[in-house]
Parts: sequence; C-alpha cells; structure tokens
Amino acid sequence: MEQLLSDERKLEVLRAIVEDYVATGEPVGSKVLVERHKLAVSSATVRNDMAALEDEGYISAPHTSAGRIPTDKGYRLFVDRLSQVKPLSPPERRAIQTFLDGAVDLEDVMSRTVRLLAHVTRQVALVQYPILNRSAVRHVELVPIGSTRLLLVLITDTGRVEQRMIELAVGDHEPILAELRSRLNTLIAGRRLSDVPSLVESLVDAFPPADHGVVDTVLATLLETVVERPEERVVLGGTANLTRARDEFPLTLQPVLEALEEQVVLLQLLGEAGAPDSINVLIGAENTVESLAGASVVSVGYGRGDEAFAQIGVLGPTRMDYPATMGALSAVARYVGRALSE
Amino acid sequence: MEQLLSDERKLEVLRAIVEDYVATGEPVGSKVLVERHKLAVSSATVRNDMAALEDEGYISAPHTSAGRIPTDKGYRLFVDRLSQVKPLSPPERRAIQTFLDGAVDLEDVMSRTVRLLAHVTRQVALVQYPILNRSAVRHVELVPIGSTRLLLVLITDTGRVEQRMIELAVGDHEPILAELRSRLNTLIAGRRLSDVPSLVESLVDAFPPADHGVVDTVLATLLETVVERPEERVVLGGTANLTRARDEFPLTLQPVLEALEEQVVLLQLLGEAGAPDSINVLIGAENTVESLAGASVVSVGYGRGDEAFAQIGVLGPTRMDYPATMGALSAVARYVGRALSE
DNA sequence: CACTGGCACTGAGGCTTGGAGAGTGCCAAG
DNA sequence: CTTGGCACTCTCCAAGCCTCAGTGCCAGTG
Repeated sequence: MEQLLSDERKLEVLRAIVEDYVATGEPVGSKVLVERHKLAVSSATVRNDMAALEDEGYISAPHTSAGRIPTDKGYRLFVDRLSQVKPLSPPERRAIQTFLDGAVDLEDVMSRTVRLLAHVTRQVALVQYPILNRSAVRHVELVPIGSTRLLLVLITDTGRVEQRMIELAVGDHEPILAELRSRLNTLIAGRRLSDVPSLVESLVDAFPPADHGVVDTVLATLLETVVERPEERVVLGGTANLTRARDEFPLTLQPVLEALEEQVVLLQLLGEAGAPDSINVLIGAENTVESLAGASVVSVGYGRGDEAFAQIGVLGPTRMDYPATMGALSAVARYVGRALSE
Repeated sequence: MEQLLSDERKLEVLRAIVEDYVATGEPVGSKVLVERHKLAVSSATVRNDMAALEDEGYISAPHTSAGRIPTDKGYRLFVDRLSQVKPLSPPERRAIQTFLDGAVDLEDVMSRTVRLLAHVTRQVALVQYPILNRSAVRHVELVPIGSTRLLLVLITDTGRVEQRMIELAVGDHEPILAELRSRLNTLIAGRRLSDVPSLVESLVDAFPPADHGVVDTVLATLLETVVERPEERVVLGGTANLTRARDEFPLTLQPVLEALEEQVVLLQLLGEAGAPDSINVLIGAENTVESLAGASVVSVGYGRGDEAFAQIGVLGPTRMDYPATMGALSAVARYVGRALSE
C-alpha cells in the first residue's frame, strides 16, 4: 500500500504547490512558495520537502531548474485530503436559481443548465438527461399515423418525452388501440420504467387472440427501445473554454474535441449516476478515455431527495480549481434537481 | 460597377491560384504556377497578370516576397464563374444512402446527417431541423398531467414532435379535452402550420362559454409557442475539424467556437431556406457574424420536390475546396430530403 | 504590342550565439 | 533537523546572420 506522508509540513507544501500552480499556471519554486504562503521555514527546507514529495510521486519537475508541478497523484491527494469544497456566494446562487426558473420544459432546463455550468465553471459542461430506467411513467400515448403506422409517445415524471415509430402488419386497429392505451396507462402510469417489463407481461392475455399481433408489436417496441435499450442523452457546452487553456492540452485539442463528439464517451466520463451530492472526480489518466488523459472530470448526481435522475459534470484541464469547480457543480446540481421536481 | 476582367488568361491564372492555394495552403508564386498548370507563357508574363489581379483586388500578397493568395473577392469570382460543382463518386453516394437509410426517427436522421456531413466534407457541419412553419400538422395530442396541467404534443409530417406544458386555471376538463382534441385534429391535420392561426380562429365558438377559458388557453399556447415563435433548431458537428485548419483562423478559434454555440448565429449563417438545390455560398466577411470573418459557409436547402424543409450547410476556412464541398453538400441534401419524405 | 529573360531588391524564417534568470542539489555549519 | 551559501543546469529570449522564394522593373525581341 501507499505509504502515507508522515510529515504534516510536507502536506502543507503540497497544498501550497497545487494552489499556486492552479492559480498561476507556472511551475512553482521553493522561494516564492515560502514568500507567498508565509511558511515558517526557509526555502532550503522546503526544497528538501519538495525532493521528498518528488520521490514519492506527488510532484514532478518539467526540467532541471524549473519549479515543480503536481502529478495526477498529487492532485488526487489534494482533492481527497487537502481541500474543502468552496461554496458559491449568495449572489451566484441567486443567479443560478433565477436562470433555471425561467425554463419552460425539460429540454429548456437541460440547455440552460449546460450553458450555466459552462459559464460559472469556465469549463466544458456535460449534462445528462434524466435516465429513463430511473424515471417513472407519467403517460403513454398511441397516435395513429396513416393506417399501418403508429407513434408511441412516452412521457416520464421527469419531463422526458420519447417517441418511436411502429409499423403494423395490418391496418384498422383504432378500437384496439384505445383499449390498449387505457389499459397500458392504468397499468404502468406512476410506475418506474424498470418495473414496466414485469407489469405488462400478461397484458396481452386480456385481448382476444386476433389482436395479439398488434398488442405484441406495440409492447415489444415499448420494451425494446424504451426500457431495454434506452437512449441516454448528454448535452455538451462551453467547448470554447477549451481554448483558454490550450497549453494544458498537449498541443492538440483535436482529439479532445473528437472524443467529446461521441455520446458513448460522454456517458463514460460521467460515470454511473450515484447519489445526489456525492461528488466524483476523475483526475488525468484516471478516466479511461485515452485521448483525454490530460483532462479531469468532475461529476455529481442531481435528482429529487436521495434519488438521482442522472449526472452533470464538467471537463477541464487537470490543472483545475477543484474546490471551486466542485462547489459550483454541486450547487447547480441541487438547483437542477429542484427545478425538475417542481 | 465592377469592371470585368477582360483577359481570358488572367481568369485562368486566378483559377490556378485558387486551386493551388486551396490544395497546398502556401501562397503561390509565379514560377510553380507556370509549371504546375502548364500555362503556355513564361513566369514573367504571369507576374504581370498577377500584378493586374492584385490591383483589381482579387489576390493579395501576405508580404513583399511571398506568393499571392486569393482575397474574398477572388474566391467569390472563382465560385461564381470559374468552378464547377464536383459531383460525388457513386460509392460515396451509396455510402450516404445506406447510412441515412438506417435512421429510425427524425432525431436520428438529423444526427446522422450532421455526422455524415462533417465526415465527407471534413468541416463543421450544420443541420437544421425542418422548419415548423413550412411543415404540415399530422396530429395534435392533449395529454392530461395531473389535474391542472396538460401536455400539448404536436406531430408534423416531417417527423418533428414538439411538446409544451400548459397550466390550466381549473381542473377536471377531461371531457372538454376529448372534444377539443378531436375537433382540433379534423380542423388542422394535414394543413400547414402557417395556416393554423386562421383555421382555429373561430374554433372557440363551437364550445359553450363556460369552457372558453380552457380552450383559449390551449389555443393560445398552440399559436404562440409553436406557430408564432417556433423554436428552430440547428445541430452542429465536426468541430474537431476546425483544429485541422488552425492557421486559417487568425490565432484564436475561441471566438469561432463561441459563435457556434449560439443557435441564433447558426440560423443566421444558414440563411433563409431557399429552394432545394440552390446552393448558397458566403465567403469570408460576407457573413454578418464578425468573429467568423475568416470563415466561409456553404448551405443548401433540403426537402421534398420543390419544397424546402430547411437548410443544411458546412462552415470552414475561407480557403476551402468549394467545388467539392458544394458537391458533397447537395448530394447529402438530396438524400436527406428523400429520407424525410419516405 | 505582348511577351520574355535577367537582375537587383525585399522580407520571412531558420539557425546560431550569448547572456540573463530561475531554481535546484548539495554541503558544511548552527 | 534546519539553514545559508554556492556552483550548476536549463529554459527562455533577443540579436545577428544567412538563405531563399518571389517579386517588380527594365530592356530586349518576334
């Protein structure tokens, strides 16, 4: 296992290095460290500590005779043990609140959130739509389109509206549909989507055998495309913020932009939705996306009460103000959760 | 007015300069021009022509002893008079076709199109959802949510599904809703959204005065948020392609990325939807977005027959292969239009 | 009169060189 | 264990120099 740093002062030095480096972007040397953080020791002592920290892998020097910069491991220790989440100021909170209150529907909430996050964190923002499997059904609607087509519309309690086109083999099923619609709604309205499969299992038996074809097709579509393979969506914003920290991303932000265009990657970065308010931090190479090794992702769940709807997060250079980002993120998450619970 | 270039050869030189510069990215000099384009004259003669072209504003030299590069005006002349749209190869067409055929709904078509466009043009792709005002109503649905809320769902013939939440002052309106739904549908199904206002004008009179409140609210929402101020959407993709041509965008692509995050800007860039197949090119400063003065936008309408649903386009550096881009774009537009007409 | 070869001129970009400055590692002393 | 001191090592400019592509101009030619 990892040997813990025995010396209290060395931790203090590490914290100072991280804070200074995040603030200035310059490798930080022993001298300025002593001055800026009024450490009660001389620079030579700090140098010794720094040498030790380097041996243990928490910091590294870009080259001889430059200051030190934190390694991923150094940031990790900083985030885990040396920092406190920095809360937003009341005016900031109020701004968030009023901005989100203006939203008219889910899509609007999501797009406002992503702009908001990008703005307050000055980083790339990721916002995931409420996960279908965790939402409850509010209403199912079957809309006939032409004679052999049907639009299945599913509305969840989090405001998501999903639609699928269904092709039917036979036409003229108006009456069955009305019956199916009403039965389906009494059966699953208010229930979680993940419970739907077992709930509708025996529904087909309530219909005369002649109608089983239609009923089966509809149910199959419902289960397959909405419950089993639901399409989870992540919206992205603030990519312009990547350019601000160009030096961070080794020369090319092309791979970064490419990675961010893949929904799969975004979902992977946000991770499994955990409990609201439990903040998740992936530092540098800790995320599994190769081209994003120089980036960190901070994410947190949002939802109602203890129940997480999904995740929001931001992506930025490893050299990031973690305490501030974490504070902003969890504040936004709280308001989004509230906005969607109404 | 602009004096036309009298000399045929000068036009030939301009075309050669544009083609070479687009291909290599280097300012092109008189010598390589003669070699690569087997002009039947000497480099000195070409130099004279180039001097004339420079006087007339079609080309310019970055500095004294460099070759020439086309100006916006030069590109304009090239696009208008010196180039021919370069059609895609049959395999490419087939690839597009099969890729789009796999789409399951409108959203899928749009997102596939944007990826496709970004890929074949190797540029930033813009794809606009079918404009509501030009679409026809397929179905309107009113879904009660709780006792005083209502979800209005509108489905168009182009596959768009729009929803709005409606708050009602009073509860218990199930019967009115059924009546309203059915009347609304017989009235406007199959009609263009732009005709809806006049069609529903007197609908309220068909209801007893006691119900006017509810009916008015619903109709007002329908008109206001879907017909009068419809939310036009543009999806964006391939921003990673911006980095490939970093030198093109004067130092910072930050303002470019910022501009591209604004829906309003995107709509402005795509312009008014014209007839399908009439290609629109904005070169450099011709587009009205200041921070995109170094970029060109090529756009074209897609639709069914003569009727344009909306626009698709690409954005790239002014130094762009216009003939190829135009070819790819109009091919994609044709297939998208077809895919949505089914 | 349009074209051509020749030539002097110009500015960008690459290369080298030479400090200046920052920061370290190590050591001997407190 | 801490500290001041000092030699050492690198990076980062800035200046100077050279090369070279490409021009503009001019006088000559069919």
